Amino acid sequence: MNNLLWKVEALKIVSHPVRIAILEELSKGVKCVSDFQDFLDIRQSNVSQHLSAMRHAGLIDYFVDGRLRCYFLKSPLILDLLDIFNKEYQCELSGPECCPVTKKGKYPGDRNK
Amino acid sequence: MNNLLWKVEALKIVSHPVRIAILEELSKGVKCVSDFQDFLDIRQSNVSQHLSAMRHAGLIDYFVDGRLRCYFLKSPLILDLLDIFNKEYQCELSGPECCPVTKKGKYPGDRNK
DNA sequence: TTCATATATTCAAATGTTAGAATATTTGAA
DNA sequence: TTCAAATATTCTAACATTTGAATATATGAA
Repeated sequence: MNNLLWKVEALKIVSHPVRIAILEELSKGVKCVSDFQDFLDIRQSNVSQHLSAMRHAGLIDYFVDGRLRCYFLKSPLILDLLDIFNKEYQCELSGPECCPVTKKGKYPGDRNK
Repeated sequence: MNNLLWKVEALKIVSHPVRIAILEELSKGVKCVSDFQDFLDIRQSNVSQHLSAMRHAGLIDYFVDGRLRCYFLKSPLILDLLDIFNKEYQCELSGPECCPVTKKGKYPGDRNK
């Protein structure tokens, strides 16, 4: 659960507006498939496809309740990802100091961007 | 810089093992292109392609120093993402309570997974 | 038992991503 | 001025993702 490739895979799955919306909803509580259709403007089969992909990636899971499938968040990684989506990023990182040392050597030349 | 789609785009770009490796290195300091080739087993043109993609997404930038391009991290979002990659995720999230309420109603039926 | 509801699966077309090969550009040094 | 080093760009084949359409499955109710 902690190797790099697993996380890359998780990120890739999450990198989709619809799936972010689904996960955001799930972070508020359990939802069944048709609940999502209320606020996602996509077909039912597509909702299922997205849910299925995220479930196979281990990000979410469901339990069966009557004819409903009640989905819930499973991976704690998702909460940290959603934090990023809810965070305000104001400014850029400060650039490097003048004349940084790279493997190739130190370059005192002009720092002309 | 804070809308959903921009972040989705950033995530998508980052969801690649090589790019994660590049960003991880950049988080330690400025690097020029050939520095990356020392630990990435891919061709030079491909390194450039990855760097270019991340630069166009606003994640990194460079300054010119002689014939080198010294790359550095630009988006603070990357630091938070790298934190996720360096964090240990042990257990799964606790499942939902019994009989959750979804839009469709409350289902007291068996919770058979 | 049939039926409708809730959801999943399969298929295929459209579209996007990846990485190698070849080539171009830029710059400092000789 | 040429040359080599450092890096970027373009093109393209292979591959992956996305979504709609159609269809399948499972379950509770009548």
